[in-house]
Amino acid sequence: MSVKPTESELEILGLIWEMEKASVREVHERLSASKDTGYTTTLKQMQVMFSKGLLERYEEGRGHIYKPAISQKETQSSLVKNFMSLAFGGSAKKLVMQALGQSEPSKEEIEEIRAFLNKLENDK
Amino acid sequence: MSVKPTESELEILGLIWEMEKASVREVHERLSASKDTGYTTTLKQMQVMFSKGLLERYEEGRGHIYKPAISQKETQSSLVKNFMSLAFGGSAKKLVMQALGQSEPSKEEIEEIRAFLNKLENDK
DNA sequence: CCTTTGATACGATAAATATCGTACAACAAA
DNA sequence: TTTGTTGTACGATATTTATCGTATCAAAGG
Repeated sequence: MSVKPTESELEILGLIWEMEKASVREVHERLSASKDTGYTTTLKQMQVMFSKGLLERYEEGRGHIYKPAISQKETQSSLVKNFMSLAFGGSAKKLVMQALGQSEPSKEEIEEIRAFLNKLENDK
Repeated sequence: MSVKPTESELEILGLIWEMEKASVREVHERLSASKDTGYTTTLKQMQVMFSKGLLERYEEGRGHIYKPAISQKETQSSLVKNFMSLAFGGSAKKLVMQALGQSEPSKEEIEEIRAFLNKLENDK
C-alpha cells in the first residue's frame, strides 16, 4: 500500500515528476515561485517525503539528488479514485462533467476525449 | 471565501447533502455503516463543521437538525478546481481520462458525456 | 419525585502537518 | 588558515485533525 501524499507533498512531487530528478535547491526555486516558503521548510518536507517512501535520493557532491519513488500514473489513479468517491459519491460521470464544465477545453482536447470514449466503448 | 472541508468532513457533508437535513443521530447511523466511529466523534465533528460555517442548524425538540450551509455544486466545483491543479497540473483532459479509464462507465453514461461535449463545443 | 434515556457541551489528548531556527560539516576562496 | 558559502540534520513549535470521555441537562416514565 503506497502512502498518500499531503497537498504540500503533492505540490513538490508534481515538480519532481516533471523534472525527473532534482536537488532541494532546484525544487525550492521552482516552488518558491508560486509559494512563499523558506528553504529549510522545503528541505524538511523533502526529507520527510524521503522517510515516508515518496522520494528516493542519492548523494551527489555535497548534497542529494531526489527522484520520485512512486509513479505518477499510479498515484494519480489512486488519488482520483479517492477523490471521486469522496466528492462525487463515486460517480465518474459527475466528476467528469464538473471538470469539463469549468475548464475550457480546446477543440483538440474535446476530440481526444471523444476518441477516448470510443475506445472505451469498443473495448467492452 | 468558503472553507474547505477536510476528508472526514466531506464524508459527513456528502451524507447531509443527500439527506437534505439530519440529526446527529441520523448522520451517525449512516456514517457508522461504513466507518467505525463513536457517536461523540460524529457529534463533535458536526459541531466543528457548524462553527466553521459548513453546516447550519436549528433546534428541534431536545436536539438539533443540521443542514448544509454550502451548496454541493459550488463545493464540488472548487474541490475539482483545486484537485485538478494539484494532481494533474491543471489539465482537465488528463483528469477526465484518468477518471473514465478506471471507472467502468455504462453506455448511457458515455452517451451523456458525448452529449455534454457537443454542448460544450456549440456554446463556444 | 426519582431514574433512565438521549441529547449537547466541553475539554483532553494523540497524531499529523507545516514551518523555521540553529548547529554543524565540507568545500572554496581570500 | 581563516572566513564565507552551501548543504544537511535535527529539534522545537504552532496548528489542525480526529477521537473520545465525562459532565450535564431536559424530558419521559414509572
